[in-house]
Amino acid sequence: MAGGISLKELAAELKLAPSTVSRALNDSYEISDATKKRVISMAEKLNYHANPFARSLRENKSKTIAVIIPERINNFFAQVVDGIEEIAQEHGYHLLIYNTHEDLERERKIVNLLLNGRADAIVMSVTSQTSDISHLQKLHDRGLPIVFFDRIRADIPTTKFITNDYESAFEGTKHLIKQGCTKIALLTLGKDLSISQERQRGYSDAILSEGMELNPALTLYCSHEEPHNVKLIQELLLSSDRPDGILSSAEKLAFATYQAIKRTKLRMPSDVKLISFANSSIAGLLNPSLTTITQPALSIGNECAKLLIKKLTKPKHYELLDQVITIPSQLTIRESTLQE
Amino acid sequence: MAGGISLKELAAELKLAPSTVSRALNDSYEISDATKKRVISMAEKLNYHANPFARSLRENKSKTIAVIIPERINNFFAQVVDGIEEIAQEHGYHLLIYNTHEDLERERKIVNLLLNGRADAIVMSVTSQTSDISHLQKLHDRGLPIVFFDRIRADIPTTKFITNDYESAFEGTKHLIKQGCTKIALLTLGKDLSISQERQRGYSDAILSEGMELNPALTLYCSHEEPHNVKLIQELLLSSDRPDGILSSAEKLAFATYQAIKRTKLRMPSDVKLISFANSSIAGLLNPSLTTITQPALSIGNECAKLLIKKLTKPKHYELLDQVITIPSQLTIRESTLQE
DNA sequence: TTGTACGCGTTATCAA
DNA sequence: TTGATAACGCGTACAA
Repeated sequence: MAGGISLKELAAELKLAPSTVSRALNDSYEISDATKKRVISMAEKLNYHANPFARSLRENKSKTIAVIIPERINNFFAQVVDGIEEIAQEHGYHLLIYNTHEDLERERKIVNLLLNGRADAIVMSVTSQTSDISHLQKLHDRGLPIVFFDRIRADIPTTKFITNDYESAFEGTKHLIKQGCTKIALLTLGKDLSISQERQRGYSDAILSEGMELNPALTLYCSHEEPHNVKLIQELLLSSDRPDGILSSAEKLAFATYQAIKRTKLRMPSDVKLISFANSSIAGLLNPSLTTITQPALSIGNECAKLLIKKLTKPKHYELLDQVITIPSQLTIRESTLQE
Repeated sequence: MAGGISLKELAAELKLAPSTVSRALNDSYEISDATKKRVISMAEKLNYHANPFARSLRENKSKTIAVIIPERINNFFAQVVDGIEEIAQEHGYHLLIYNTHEDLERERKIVNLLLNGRADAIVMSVTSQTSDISHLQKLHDRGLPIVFFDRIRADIPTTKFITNDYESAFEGTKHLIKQGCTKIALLTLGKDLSISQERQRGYSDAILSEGMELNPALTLYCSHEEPHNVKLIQELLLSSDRPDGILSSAEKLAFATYQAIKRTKLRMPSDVKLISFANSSIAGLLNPSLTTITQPALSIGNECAKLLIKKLTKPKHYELLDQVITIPSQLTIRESTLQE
C-alpha cells in the first residue's frame, strides 16, 4: 500500500542477488566495501526501507515494547510512558500502548492479544480489580519478558518497580502527626492493590508507633469517579469522626479533597491538613499549596525500559529476577500541612 | 520465542489442511459449520494465536495507528492519546506512540521509520520548529493516510483537526477587555506554528476591534523551558510595559505566569488578570482559580481515530479531504479574570 | 466442502 | 566475495 520498493527490486536494479543486498545492508563481513557502498547509495536513492513484518516474521522479534496502563493517562502514567518512550526510542524500539480502563476483562483481552508475539516485552501496571492472574501467569509462562511497575503483582516471578510506598506513607503520616494532627484519615483506592496495602500499612504503623489509636472509620475506600469521591470525602469531613489530617494515596483523591473542603466551611490547613501522593507539577500553585509525596515516575519508566531492553538484547546476561526494585519518592512540604 | 503454535501445527493436530483451518478461523462461507466449530474449539484449546507479522506481510496492513506528538505528554496530549486509544481499541487497532521532543531531526527520523508500513495510518502534531515539510510531503505522497491535529501544517492536503483557535483567542481577549484590562499581553510559543499564528491573530483583532493599540512589546515568545519562561514573564511584569491582562496560549505558560507573579508584589486578579488555553482538570483549584479556554482534546482524539479507521476500513467510501475540521473550545470564567 | 501450491519480503544455509 | 534456495506463518487462487 505504502508503495515501497522491495529488497528483490533493489537487487534487480543493482544486478545483484537479493541475499547479497541483504548482507550488504546489514553490514556483513562477507561483502566487499565497494559493493556495500554501491548498495547503500542505491538504497538511499530509491528510498528503500526494509519491510518490518517480513523481518519480524523471519527473526521472530518485533523490536516493540507494549505498555499496559490501567486508567486514563494522568500525570503519573504520562511520566512513566515518557520515561519508557525515551529509552525505547534511543534503542530503536517501538512502543505500543494499551489502556485497560480498570477493567479486568479488557486486561485479559489485551494480554491475550499480546500472546501472539506482537511485542517482544511488556511493561505493565495492573487493574485495581485484578484478582485472578491466570492471564498474567500464562504470559509469563510463555517466556514473554514482562515487568510490572507501581501496581504490581508479587505472585508473578519477575522484576517489579515501585516506589517506597510503605516508608513514604509512614513518613507522610508522621509528618501530619508532627504538625499536630490527632485524627488522621486515609484515602485509598481498592484493597486488592499491593501499593494500596503498603501505603495503608505505612499509615497504620505510623499511627500505632505514636501510641495513637487506629479508627477504621477514618479509612475511606474511594472509587474512580470524581463526584462520588468528593461526596464521600465531604461526608467524612462533616461526620462525627471528622479528621484533622488526611493522607491521600492518589493525586486525584487529593483534588477531590480540595473540592470537598471547598463545600464545607472548613479551612485548610487550620482545620484539616492534607498530604498526598502526587505527580502534578503544579502542586505548588494550589490553594493552599499541596504537600506531596512525589513518585519518581520518569525514572521508573526509564528503568523498566532499560531492564527490558538489556534482557532482549543480551538474554544470556540478564535475567528478570523475581525482585522488587524500589526507587524512593520525595516528600515536599508545602502549605497544606502547615502548623498554625 | 513466545512459543506459540502455528497454523500448520494446528492443522496437523486436526488432520486438516492449513488452508482449511485458516478459512475456518476467518469464518469463510466455504467451510462447514461442523468443521468451523471443531477448528475453533481446538484453536482455543491449544491457545492458537495467528502470527500478526505473517498476516501483515501477507495482507500488507498492520492494524496499527501511529501517533506522533511533539513534547512530553501533558494534559492536552494525554487526553488526545486517550481519545485515539479508545476508538482504536474498539476497532481492534493497535497504537504506536512516538515523541519528537520538539526536535525536527527526530521528527524526520520517526516519519522515515513509518515509511516502511509499520503503521497503516498516522495521527500527528508537528514540532514547533517544523519549517521544512518534505518528510511529511513524502509520507503523504506515498499514500499513507495521515491526519494532523492541533499543530497542523496547512500545506499537506489532508484532514486536520483543530479547535477554534482564532475565535477562542478573540473571545478570551475580549473577555479581558470587558474586565477592564487595557494593556494585554500575549504569551505564545514559536511563530511558525499555525495555532500560534491563529491565536495571535485572534488576540490582535480583538484589541484592534476595540479601538485599542497593539504594542509589540506585549507579545512574549516563550520557550519550552519553564525557568526561562518564568524569568521572561517576570521581567515583563516588572517592565514599564507592565500588562494588566495576559492571554496565555499554552497551559504551561499559565503555570509559569503564576510563578512569575508570585515573585513580584503584584496581585492576581487585581493587578493583572490571566486567561489561558488549558486542559488541566484542576484549573479551578489554583489560587486564584484560572479562567480557561479548554480544548476538546478527547473529542479531537476520537475524531482523528474515527476518520482514519473509516478510511482504512472502507477506502472507497471515505477520503481524507483537504479540510480543517474545527471542534470548539470552551471558555470557563474563574477568579483569575475577576473584576474587582 | 476441502486440499495443493504459491507468494508476501526477509535472512540464513549452503554452494560456487 | 557472491548467488541460489529454503524457510518464517499466513491467506488465496486454483484444483479436486
